[in-house]
Amino acid sequence: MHTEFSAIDRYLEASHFTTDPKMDFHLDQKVPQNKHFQGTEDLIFSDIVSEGQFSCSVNSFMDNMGEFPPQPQTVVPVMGNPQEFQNPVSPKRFIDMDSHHESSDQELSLYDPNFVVKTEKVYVPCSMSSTSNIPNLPNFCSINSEPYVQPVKSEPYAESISCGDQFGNSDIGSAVVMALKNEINQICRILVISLDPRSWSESDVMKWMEWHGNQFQASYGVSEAFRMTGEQLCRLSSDNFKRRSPEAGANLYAQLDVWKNACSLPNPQIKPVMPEYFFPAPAPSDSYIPVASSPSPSTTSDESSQCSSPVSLPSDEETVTTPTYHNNVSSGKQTIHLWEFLKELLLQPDNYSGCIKWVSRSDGIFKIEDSSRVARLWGKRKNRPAMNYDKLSRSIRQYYKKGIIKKTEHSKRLVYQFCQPYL
DNA sequence: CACCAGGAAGGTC
DNA sequence: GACCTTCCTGGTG
Repeated sequence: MHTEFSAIDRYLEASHFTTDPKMDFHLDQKVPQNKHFQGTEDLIFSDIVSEGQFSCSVNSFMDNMGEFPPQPQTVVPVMGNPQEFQNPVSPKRFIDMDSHHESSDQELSLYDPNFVVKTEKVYVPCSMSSTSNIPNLPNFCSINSEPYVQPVKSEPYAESISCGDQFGNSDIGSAVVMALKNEINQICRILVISLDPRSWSESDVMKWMEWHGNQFQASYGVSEAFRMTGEQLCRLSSDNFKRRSPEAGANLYAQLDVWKNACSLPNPQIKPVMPEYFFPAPAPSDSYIPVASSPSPSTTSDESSQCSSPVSLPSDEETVTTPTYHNNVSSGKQTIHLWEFLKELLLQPDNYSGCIKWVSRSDGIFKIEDSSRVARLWGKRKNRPAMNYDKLSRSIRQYYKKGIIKKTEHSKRLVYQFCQPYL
């Protein structure tokens, strides 16, 4: 510990931290699931602290410091009294809400466990309560693009990139796919596990199980029934999951499936223009392979005239179907999932707020205002002229057990909610 | 009547 | 096999 302290001292000195024993605090409270903060006005330390959520000990923070590279960088204890962390020399080296406010109007999501703080063009996922009880997880994060204490296995640390620099405006759908993969990448980095569940060790599997237990506030926790390697886990059938955990097996199986699919997700085409507010999460620089977009055929639409069309957005309801999806890169076939399609519509309020809109963007709650029109649009996209809301809603209900979409806590007609990590 | 929940079978990729 | 699509029964307000 003494040898580590010398590194810590250098580190703290470089970062203008203090070793003031007042830093030795411990918070262990809970914050409501899916708590979100919109903009700087909501993101106040006192709120965060009072809301809890964070379980952080500066002792553990300092324990990890010795493993950091010796060069100066900014380290942010996950939470505490901001005054005690006040940096007299360079206050902006801490979580800088003003900087965030200036650089982005996108929301900060503080939900468990992917609290993402953006400073300038750097996103910082912080460890949260759900990870604090997982061994070897760092209880701090750094505001730069350096690796965590334990770099993610088999996965290069994704550089933080301004999403607004990457996507063409016709690639909203691929952006959604990328955002999903980003979320999973972030969780993997936080859990310090590989993106590919097949390469997980037994302890990796346990971390993932534990994360899901926290994420869904489920009572099942980490079941001994799933004590196995990732490869073995991936070989389990849905029935086997259910047998091992009748209450959570189906959900875990579906979530694992999401993980497995994320590994094989293709790289959306990278083009400039896409506004940042489409992306609540950082874009990984790893493993994405650019592919060419494939425009859908342009046909007339009885509803196209209803749509005002910003230059960068589809001019009618047929062209909303143009983002690049290649679930199979080699074959180049296009597919789109219903939830992705719904997000596309939601991301274009100028065009589609009349038929679908956010009730609470931060919570992922949306309302279908015109069910028949949404169904018609979906039918056009999938070339299913007989599509109606009855069928579309059946497809939505298929998402319940997959943990992609759910009904809101107080079920309301035509109101649904995206689950994590699909927000 | 519109919406909701979920089983079952079938189609497409 | 995943992801719907289609059809269905039954329920709610």
